[in-house]
Amino acid sequence: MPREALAPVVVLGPTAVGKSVVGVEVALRSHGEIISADSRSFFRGLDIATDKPSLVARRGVPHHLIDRVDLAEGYDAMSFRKDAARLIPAIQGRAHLPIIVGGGTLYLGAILRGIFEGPSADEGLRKELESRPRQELYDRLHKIDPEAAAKIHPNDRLRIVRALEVYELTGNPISVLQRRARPLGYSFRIIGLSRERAEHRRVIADRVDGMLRRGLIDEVKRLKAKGLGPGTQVYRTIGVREVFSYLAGEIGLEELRGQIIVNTWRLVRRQLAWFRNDEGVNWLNVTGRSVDDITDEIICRLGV
RNA sequence: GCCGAGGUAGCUCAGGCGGUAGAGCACGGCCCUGAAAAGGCCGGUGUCCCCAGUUCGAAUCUGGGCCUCGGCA
Repeated sequence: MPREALAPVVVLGPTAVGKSVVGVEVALRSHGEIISADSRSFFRGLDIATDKPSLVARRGVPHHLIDRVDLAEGYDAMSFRKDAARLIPAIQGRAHLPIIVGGGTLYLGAILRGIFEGPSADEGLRKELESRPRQELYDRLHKIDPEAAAKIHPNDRLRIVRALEVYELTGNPISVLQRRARPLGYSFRIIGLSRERAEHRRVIADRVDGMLRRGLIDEVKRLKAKGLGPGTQVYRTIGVREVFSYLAGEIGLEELRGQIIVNTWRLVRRQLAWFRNDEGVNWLNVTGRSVDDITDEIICRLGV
């Protein structure tokens, strides 16, 4: 098979647009293997909250990076990039097509836009920095890296802390390191799935109802029993925080459902805003179309 | 039926001793380089329940009506 035919495919799009199902179908028809780029499916034990495709739904197609790490562990964009850099040639080596499927913006960004070489998160340092007043942190950043300070809003504590962390650990301003970031060296063929808003909202409501029916609350209870709470990476997952608040008696069942739906929708909007900036995305409106129909068109566009 | 409270943004409500309104959330847009399903920034939203009166001017004052929620019957 010619190497060009195995150039990795990316299927991206907002949450609940149908990427997983379509990804499997495309893989079945093209000898593909899937690399998940879903920022929460990396974690073992978070199945319902992330709407992880079941083994049945995977239909025998290999799904890499799903359940990659334990709930209590961390995973980040650079880890993903390294995993992808290792998996893509391995899959191609089997004469299979690598298909990256997901909507994790920073994770996709790490391979499509690039990410700089630098230190990973240093919890101790972050804690220390976070205890300082915001203005002080911003002033310090302004002194050591005016370029980064100009880009980061004074209220964006997260990014200010990250920039200071990088400087503390490397002695280099983050803005200098960021300039060296490069995409992974493949000619990715990027398909973006989109859906009209009214339908998308209905799908999200159905999906949330399904999660609650399948035992979202119990799943989060198990997670809580393991001592995973605020401050952990998985806690920052839509559906987890809301159930914690429900279990604490702060909100009722109806409010729980409503909040998860609203927060999912806000995520969708942020994902769309991010992806809109990506050049080279081949957008496909899937509103009202069947999986087969969508897959036909993708296969046709890819010529695989 | 009587008494009380109230009807202001999609929702919850603030304000208003007369000069046509506001907060949070929702909603929309934007930013994003090792936390990203996270974090941050910006922006609309309106017969101020209806009708009449007073007034240069009423969402605000007065009267009537309608509706909602309590309490008493």
